[in-house]
Parts: sequence; structure tokens; C-alpha cells
Amino acid sequence: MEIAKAYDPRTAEEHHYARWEQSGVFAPEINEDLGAETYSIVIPPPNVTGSLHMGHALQHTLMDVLTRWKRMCGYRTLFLVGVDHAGISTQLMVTRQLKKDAHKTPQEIGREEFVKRVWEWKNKYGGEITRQIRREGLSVDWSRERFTMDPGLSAAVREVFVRLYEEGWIYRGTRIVNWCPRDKTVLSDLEVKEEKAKDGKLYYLKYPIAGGGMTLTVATTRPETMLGDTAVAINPDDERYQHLIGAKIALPLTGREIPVIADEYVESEFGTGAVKITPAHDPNDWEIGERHGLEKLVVMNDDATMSEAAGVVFAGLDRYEAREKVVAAFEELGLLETIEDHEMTLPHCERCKTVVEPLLSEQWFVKMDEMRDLALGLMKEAGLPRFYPEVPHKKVYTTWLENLRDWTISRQLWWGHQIPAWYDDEGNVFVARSEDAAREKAGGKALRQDEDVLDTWFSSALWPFSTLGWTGTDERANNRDLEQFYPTNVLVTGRDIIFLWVSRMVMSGLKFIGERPFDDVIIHGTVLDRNGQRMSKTKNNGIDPLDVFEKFGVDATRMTLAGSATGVDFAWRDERVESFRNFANKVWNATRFCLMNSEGAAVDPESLKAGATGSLADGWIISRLNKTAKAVNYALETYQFHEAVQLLYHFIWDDFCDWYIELVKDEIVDGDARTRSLILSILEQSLRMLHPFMPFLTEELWQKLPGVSKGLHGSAYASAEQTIMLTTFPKADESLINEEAETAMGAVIAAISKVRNIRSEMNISPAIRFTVHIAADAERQAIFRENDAQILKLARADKIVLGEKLDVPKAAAKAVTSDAAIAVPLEGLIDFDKERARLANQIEKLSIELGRLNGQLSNTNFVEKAPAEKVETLRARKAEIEQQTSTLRTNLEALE
RNA sequence: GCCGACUUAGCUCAGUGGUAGAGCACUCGCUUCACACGCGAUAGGUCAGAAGUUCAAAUCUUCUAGUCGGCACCA
Repeated sequence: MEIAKAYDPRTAEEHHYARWEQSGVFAPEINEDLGAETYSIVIPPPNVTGSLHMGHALQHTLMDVLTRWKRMCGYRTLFLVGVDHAGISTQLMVTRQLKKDAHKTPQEIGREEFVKRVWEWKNKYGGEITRQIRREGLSVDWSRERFTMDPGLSAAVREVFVRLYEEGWIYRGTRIVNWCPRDKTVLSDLEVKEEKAKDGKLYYLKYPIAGGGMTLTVATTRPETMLGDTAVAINPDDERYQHLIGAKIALPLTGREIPVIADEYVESEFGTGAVKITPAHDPNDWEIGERHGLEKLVVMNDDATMSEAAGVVFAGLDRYEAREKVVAAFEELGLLETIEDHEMTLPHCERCKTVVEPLLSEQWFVKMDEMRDLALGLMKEAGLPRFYPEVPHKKVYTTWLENLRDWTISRQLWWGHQIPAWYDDEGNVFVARSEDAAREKAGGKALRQDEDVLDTWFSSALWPFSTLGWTGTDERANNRDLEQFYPTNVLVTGRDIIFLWVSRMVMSGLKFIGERPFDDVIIHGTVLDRNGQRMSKTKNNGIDPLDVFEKFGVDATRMTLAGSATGVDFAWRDERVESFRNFANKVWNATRFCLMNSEGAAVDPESLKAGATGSLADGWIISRLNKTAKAVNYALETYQFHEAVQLLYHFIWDDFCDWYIELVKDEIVDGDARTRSLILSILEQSLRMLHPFMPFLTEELWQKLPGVSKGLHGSAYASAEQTIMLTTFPKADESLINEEAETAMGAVIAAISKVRNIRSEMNISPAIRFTVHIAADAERQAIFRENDAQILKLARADKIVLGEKLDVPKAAAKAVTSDAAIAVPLEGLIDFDKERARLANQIEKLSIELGRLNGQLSNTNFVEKAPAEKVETLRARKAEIEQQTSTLRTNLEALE
């Protein structure tokens, strides 16, 4: 069979995915072995508004590698896919579109109509990310695809909410919360990111003390909030201000009088040691207000403009305009003492980057202490989940849990799971699974539902079991998917959502299923741009995976991503992908060679066992194959994807292509059917091992191999459509690992390399054939004799002379290996100066090593304390070097 | 402020106690009948610096410097 000269990734990519998907090979049901162990992974659901980025591509690749590997190992695998409704992002996107298309705001069209439009948007555009997931080649079970707002998942959300409420773990309360004035919703602590303020200032304001001309100076970064001050606080031990405790301040611009109070919270050293207290606009001030029974005066609206309560002069002004105006007013009154530059950070809305306003507001919260204890208990007692890499994530996760605070779960949005709480006209609340149930609780009164929806992460927290059909009403035993696939085996995600998502899944899994959601958590690294910077939309330095797919192919991209060390950030290099593109082409061409010479041959895994007793090269490559299989399986078991990639790359390229194909080329081309079948079978095993990483290439090639059939499938997949996906992943057969063959082959390879070195260093054209003399002991001579054809071919020699000792004229180039002395007579071709330099260079290298060895071996401490085995190894090596050096010296002297 | 990670060849990165590795780039040679996305052969590192533990340190400990990250506080 003839195939194209170069691999075209696009053809293979277009060829196989639809067929795989349609034939059902991704679904766990493809496995006919009822006793098969299960293996399950749930995808971290990408946002429905999202499109694929490198972070996705990385984590998706790792999950797919594991899934495909385990499927090939005979597990009943489920790789569950789905999408997150992404409350804020989606609402913003549809709001923008509404404005553009209809020039309307959500408020103008009303909640019902707005939500309807979001669903329309979702149905029309929400499939983008799932199309991209198909492009990546992920072997996910599309028949179980989920969306966080599916009826079943929504039922799970209501169930969890009601249960937590009934247990008192969910409550409603008035607190200072993080308020995004642009998105007009509350945010949890985790959705707020501190960033350095560009030009932070500390304003020193003089507050007049009532009755008497004295002032007390307070320092503040937010002068506008003084309009809501209800006290000034000082430390009770601050001697400077003792006399003022209990005094009244005539608060400028407001006409109000506020007390001076004493509270431990105040640090005398900071600022002036006197703090203005605004309980409605600062969490710490709130606490102080609670302690001292202060009034909580709200002077700001939910869009961060000043409210009526701020006074007629300021009402309606934006917070920053109000700040300027307040400062100007103080200056006019002669009450502005000074303004200092002040380094500080400000909280920003993670999504829209607006400065978050601490605002007094009534919200729903989850009390986290008992939930936290469940997760901490699991870590303490079972060490779960296991983080990969363990450092630093285990500690960071644990520490975060230990300091966990209550979780604000309500959001002032329309897109999401509406809170299942209803109110009567008196404001009594009825929490229930449905409106009917709520009304029943309320004695049939008319009710209205809470306007707010739940934090998107509330539903994400249930993902590992809500996606498997849990709604709280099913007994687990009656739910086959939950029973089979929960807990999942491993979670693969980025470190930025360990708190937001991972910890919450652990807590809710333990609480509602009574079992951990997963054993292992792989935290992958961040893909940086080529300058080592984080990719971001604002910097516009993102690398689009789809562009890379287009340029180098999906498989090459997957190899690049899997080839990065687990958990470690790395700078993106197209050159790296290019090298894997080249590798794909190498595999393609190795297959091409085998196919061009495949007449009369077929893939037959049994031939590997028989082949092990064939030629040295056969035994050697089969040994290498089995060692590689062993190492690859181990690497995957321990999530060392990059190690597996390296092993496969070098086995296929170096061992198989550069050595084995070249060694057996003549036999293959000459039509030796046995060797042809053997090389096809080794190639086929290699393709299998490569398949989890490079699914398209390997399927494309595998299907072309003579002799492939369902017969190669694992026993659990006997009736499935023919695909490499369902062949058995190679496991090492220890009996086929042959150290003797590897050592012998090593001698042949070393000899060939030395001759090549001579040819290259002495500038001898490849066209010139010469005689190679090899001196070695009888045993080694036998090896060289048996493989003389291969040596002749690969060293481009026309004759080999074997003997105990070299017998060559002076005009010869010489070299030594661990096993042999080598000489190539070069009458008329040799440059004696060059040859002397070459020999001297080899002697020099050996002498450096010898010096080090002598140092160690003459150290009595080493000889006495190091393991005897180690000492013996060094002694043997020393003897070898001395032997080689002596030979090289003799050769060098002969040239003098 | 607290916690942590990283610093290895020109570049990007592997390598957790026993002779420093890969890919790319560089140098030299090659239309060798699978592949120039290739073949062959070289060159290139006092493993950030210092001290310590050890027979032995890139690897363990401490300190220093630089880079990056997380958390907390911030009147």
C-alpha cells in the first residue's frame, strides 16, 4: 500500500471523530464486561459563553489521555462532559446584545422575557465550546452531556438548598458584602481580587470637637464615606486622646453630632490614631458599630452614587466625584490638614474589574463551619483528596479551609438558579422545593419568590453527583450511574479554582452523598506566552489553540501540552509544537515504510513472542518495547505525562526508527515475511501506546495496517466497530525484557557510532566504503560476526575484519568502546594531525573521568562507607577507562 | 505581614543523594531507495551565590539575591 509522503493532520482529524462519536465508543456501555472496573472523570464545565483557550486544551488533553489509556486497559470509562451556565458572564453578554439589537435594558423587557432570551442565546451560540471539544478529540460521552441548568441539575440545586436551610446551614442576614456597582450584584470573597491602587492617597481631615475650637484629625483613604460617619474611634489606651472619650464631634457637611468612642481595634500608630467610623460602608467599622450600638447610615446607592442620606449637595454624585467634592469642601472650611501618598490595594470585581464597594445588604449565606469540618476530616483521616503535585496544594487547601468564612450565595441576577425561597406579604420566608410546597407551608397564602439567583459555584459544587443523576430523591442504589461512577477517580483542574470549586465539591459530596467526589486532584500549570507572561485579554497575548491546531495539528498540540511537567507553568513555544509535528510525520513515515514493504505480512501480536528469539535486533527491539510499555504505564499511573511523552518519543524515534528500521531494512525490502510481520506488530504496539496522546494520527495509521481487525480489541470490546481506541494498551511482558540482547546491541551500536564518528571527523565522504577492523574477546567477536551485515550497512563499510588484536597499517583511524577496539585503515585519506588531535581529545575526556574516579577511590571514607556495590562499579569503570586509555595512547604513539 | 514555588546548555524545560539530560537554535558533513517535518557527527553547563549535613549534594538543611504566586491586612 502507498500512502502520502507527509502526514496531513487535517485529513485524519476530519476522518475519525464523527465516526467514533456515532459508533458509541466513547460511552461506558461499549464495555461488555459486566465485571469491569469503572474509571470516571468529570470535565470542569467550561462557561457556556467561553471559547477554548490553552488552559482548557491542557487540562482536556490530560483527562483524555487518562480516559483513553484506561479504556484501552479494559476499564468501563466515563468521561463526562458538560457546560456551566456562568451567571454573571452570560447575563452580561446577553445584556450587551440586547442593547445592541433592541436598544433595551433587561429591566425594560422584564425578567421572564430576559431569561427567555438567554436561553435562546444559549441554544444558538452555546455550542461553540462543545464543537471545540470535539475538535480536540476528547473521548467524552456526549450522550451524558450536561448543563448546569438542566432540569435534573436544577432539582439537585433546590434539594441541596432546602436541606441546608432546614439544617440551619443556610441563612439570610444583613451584612457588609462585596458589591460590584457595575454588575449590581453581591460577590463572594473569592470573586474579589485585590489590586494595587494607582495613586492611593491618605487624607487627613480635621473634625471639630463640639463646643470649643478644638479639632481631632482622622486619616482616611475614602473621604466621601465621612458623610456616613456615626462615630470616631480611638484606642482606649491612647493617652493622647483619653480626655476625648465620650466627647461629641460636630461632623462637618452633615450637621450631625457623633461620639468619640474607644475601641481596641484602633491602632494608635497608624495615621493619627483616630479613626472615622462608617458602619454601613466598611466591614471593620460594621463590627465596631455592632459593639457600640452605632447607627448604620447608608449614604450610597447600589450603583456607587451617593444617596439622599448623603445630603442634598452630594446625592446623586458618583463616589469619586463625591470624594473630590468632600475634600474641596474640607479645604474650604480649613479642615483639610494634609494629603499623603499612600500605597494600598483595592478590591476589584474579578469579572468586570470595577472597584468593589463594601455595602450593607441583606443576602443569603452558607454557614461553612460544619461543611469545612467534613472536608478537613477527610484530609486528616484519609489524606484525600491527594493533590498532584502535593506541594504546595495540600497545605494551601488545608489552610484555606481552616480559615474559611461564610459563603455569600445570593446574586442579584436573573440568569441562574432562582433561590427557592418565597415570601408572604408580611415578609415571612418559606423555603421549599417548589412554589406549591412553599404555598402549602404558608397555609395557601399568595407568595412571591425571592428575586435573586444562586452563585454559579453553588451548582458547580454539586457537579460530580448532580451530573450522574442525583436529585436527592433517588436512593443511590436505584441510580445506576451514581452507583457506578461516583466517586470519580481523578479531577484535573487549574489552581485558581481550588477554593472556588474543588473544596466545595469535596464538602458537598461528603455532605450529600456521604463520600468524597474524587480521590486525586491534578493541578496543572499555567500556559504562559513566549515571554513568560500570563495570557490575558487585556494584554492580547493569548495563543488560540485553534490556530495551533490549524498550523501543526491537534495531535502535535496534545503532545506538547502533555509533554509539559505536571503542575509547572511553562512558556509557550511554537517550536516545541513544531517538533511534535515533525514527530507525527516521523511516525507517519515509519508506517509508510512498513506499508510499502508489507506484502505477505500482517499485524500479529503473537509474533512478538516468537520474534524475541530471532535476530539480535529483533530481541533487542522487543525488549525495548516492553521496557517502554512498563515505563509508560508507570508514568501514567503516577500522572507523569511528560515522562510518558519522552519515553514514547525516544522509543519510536531513536530505537524504532533510527536503529531498528535501519538494522532490518534489507530483510524487509528483500521480502522476509516473518520480519515484515514482526515490524508491523512492533509498530502496531507503538501506535497503541501513542494513541491516548495522538488519537487521530494513530487511528489513521492503524486502520491502514494489514491484519488489523476487531480481533485486536480487548475482550470487553469484542463487538464494537474496529478501532485502535479499543485495542489493549501494551503491558510489559517481563519475559520479553532481555538485558543480554540490550547489552549486545549496545556493543553493536557503539561500534557503528565510533566508525561514523571517524568518518565524520576525518571528512570522509559517505560514498567511500572502507574496511573496519574490530578487536574484541571471542564472545564479543561472535556478536559482531552475527551482525556483520548490519554493521557493514550502517557503518557504510565494505569489509569487517575481526580479531583478538588490531592488525592495521599506521595510516588508520582508531577508536575504543567499552567492548572493542576499532580501526579504519585510511591509506591516502588520513590526516595525521587530525587523527592525533582526535585521539588526544578522547584520551582527555577519559582522563577527566579517571581523575574523578581516582579521587573517590583513594578516599578511604568512601571505600569504607559507601555501599560495596557502588565501590565495585567505580572500580570496574576505572579499569575500563585505564584499558581504553592505554589502547588510545598506544594508537597515538604509533602516529608519532 | 504570613505562606509557598522557582533560579540547570543561547532559548524553553526534564532531572529529589552516587559519572549533568531533552527539544529547539548553533557548527560540520550528507539528494544513503520511509521521512530534508530528514540522516549522520560535533560543540555548548563551576546546576543563582554562600555556608552546612554526608564517604558522596543540581538533589537534604540554613542564609543571601533575584523572579513569580497565594493568603491576610490596609483608617
